Amino acid sequence: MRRRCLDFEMVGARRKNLGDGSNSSSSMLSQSDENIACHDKQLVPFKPGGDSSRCILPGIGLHLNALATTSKDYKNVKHEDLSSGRQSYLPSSTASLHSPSNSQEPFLQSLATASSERETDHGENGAAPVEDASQASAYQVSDDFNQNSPKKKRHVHLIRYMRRLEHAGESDACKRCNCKKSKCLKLYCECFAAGVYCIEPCSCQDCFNKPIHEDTVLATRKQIESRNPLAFAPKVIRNSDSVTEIGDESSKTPASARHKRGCNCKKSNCLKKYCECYQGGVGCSIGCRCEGCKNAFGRKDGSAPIGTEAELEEETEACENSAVDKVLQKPEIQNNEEQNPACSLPMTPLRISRSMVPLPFSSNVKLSRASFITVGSSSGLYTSQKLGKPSILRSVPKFEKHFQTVPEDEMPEILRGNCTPSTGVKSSSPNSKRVSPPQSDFGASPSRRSGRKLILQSIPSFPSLTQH
DNA sequence: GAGTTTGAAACT
DNA sequence: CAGTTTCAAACTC
Repeated sequence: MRRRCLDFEMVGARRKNLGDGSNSSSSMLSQSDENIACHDKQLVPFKPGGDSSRCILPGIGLHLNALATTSKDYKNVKHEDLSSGRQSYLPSSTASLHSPSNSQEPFLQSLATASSERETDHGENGAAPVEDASQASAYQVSDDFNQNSPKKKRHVHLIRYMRRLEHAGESDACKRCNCKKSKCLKLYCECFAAGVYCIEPCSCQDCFNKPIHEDTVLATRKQIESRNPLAFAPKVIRNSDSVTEIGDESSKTPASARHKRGCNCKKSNCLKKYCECYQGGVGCSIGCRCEGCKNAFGRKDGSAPIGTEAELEEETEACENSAVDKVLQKPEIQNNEEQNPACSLPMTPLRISRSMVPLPFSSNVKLSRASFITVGSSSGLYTSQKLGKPSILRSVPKFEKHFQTVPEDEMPEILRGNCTPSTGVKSSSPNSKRVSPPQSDFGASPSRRSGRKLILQSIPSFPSLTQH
C-alpha cells in the first residue's frame, strides 16, 4: 500500500513538474524526482547548456539497445541521447532513457559508490543489470555508510570507479560501431540494432544510420521488423508470467532472464562474448542450440552455473576490497553492463507498448540506466523456472546477498539508513518492479526466511525485491 | 594494430 | 527450414 501510495505521489509530483515546469519537487521527492523531472525534460528537445544539462551524467552512457518499437512509434520523438549525443529514433517513452542528473558531484559520488558496491558484491558477475542509478545510489549510499566497511579503502575504489566511469563516458558510453559494409542498416550494426543513430565516434563507412537518412533508417528498420518482429526486441528478456505484472506486481513470480532466442554457439562453449547469452549475462536455456555449453551463468543442460553462487558468496565476504579491482581487471564481464545494454540497460517494453499498456510513468524511470525490464509477453518464450535452471541476474545477487548476509536484527538499521522514498530509491519505482525478485537460486530457498521477506516488503523503495 | 575466430544476421 | 554467405564484434597475437 505504502509503495503504491508513493508511486502515486511520484506520479503526482511528476505531473506537477510537467505541468508547471518547475523542477522543484515535493519534499518527499528529492533526487529521484529530480531525475524524473529530468526525464520529463528530456522529452522535449534538448538544449545544450540549458537546465537539462543537469540531466547529463557523463560517463554513464545509456544505450538504447534492444529497444524496440512499433513502426508507428518511430516518429514519436527523435530524441537525443544526452549522454552519448546520439539521437534515437525510438519512441519517446524509450528515448527518454537517460542518465540521471548530471554532474552533480554528490550524485556522481553516490552513483560511483553504488556501482562499486554493486560490483563488489557481484564480484565475477559484475555485469549486473544496474537498477535505476538514482535508486541504487541512494540506497547504496545509505547502505554503505551504515556498514562498518573501511571507508578509506572504499574511497580508493570509489575514485577508481569514478575514473572508470569517466573513461567510459568517453568510450563505452557511446558505443561505436565499426561497420564497413552494412551501411549500419542491418542488425550487424550495434548502433542500428540499438536504435540509435551512428555518431561521430563511430568508425563506420558509408553509414546510413544518420538523421539525414531518417527515412531510410526507418524503412529499413520496418522491413527488418516485418521479417522478424522481435528483431529489435531485447535480446535478453526477463521472464515473467504475464503482462499483468505491470500493473500488479503481486501476480508476478520469480523470473529469470534468458536470451530471447537462445544461442547457437559451437566453439565458444558459451564462455565468451561471442555467445549472446553469456554476453547478456544470462544462462543458456533449453532454447539454445549451443554445443558444449559451459555458460557460467547457467548451462543449457540445467547444471549449476559455474562460479556463480559460490563464487559470489566468497567474493562478497572475503574479497570485498578486491572486488572492484577484480572487476576492473575483468573487462570481459565487468563491461557487460556497458557493453551489453540489452542485458543491463533498460529496454523499451516493446511488447508492452505494443500491447498498449500505457506506462506513462514507468517508461521514463525504467529507462533510466539499467533497470532490467521485464518484457511482458516474454513468458511464452522461456520459462526458466520450468527448466529448473539457475538464473544469474546480476542485480539479484547484490540485493539478495545483501539481505541475506546482513543479520536480520540489523536490518532495521539498514532500513533506517535513509532508504526512504526520498532518497531517490523511489525513482526506480514502477520499473524496478520489473527487476523481478531473485530466483531461489541465490540461497533463497523456496521456504524463504520470513524475516527477510518481511524486511524486503517493508522497503517501499524496492518493490522488485519483494518476493511474493 | 593486424589478423583470426566466432556466431548472429542475412541470404539462397 | 536448412545450408551458405556475409558481417562485425570478440578475441588473439
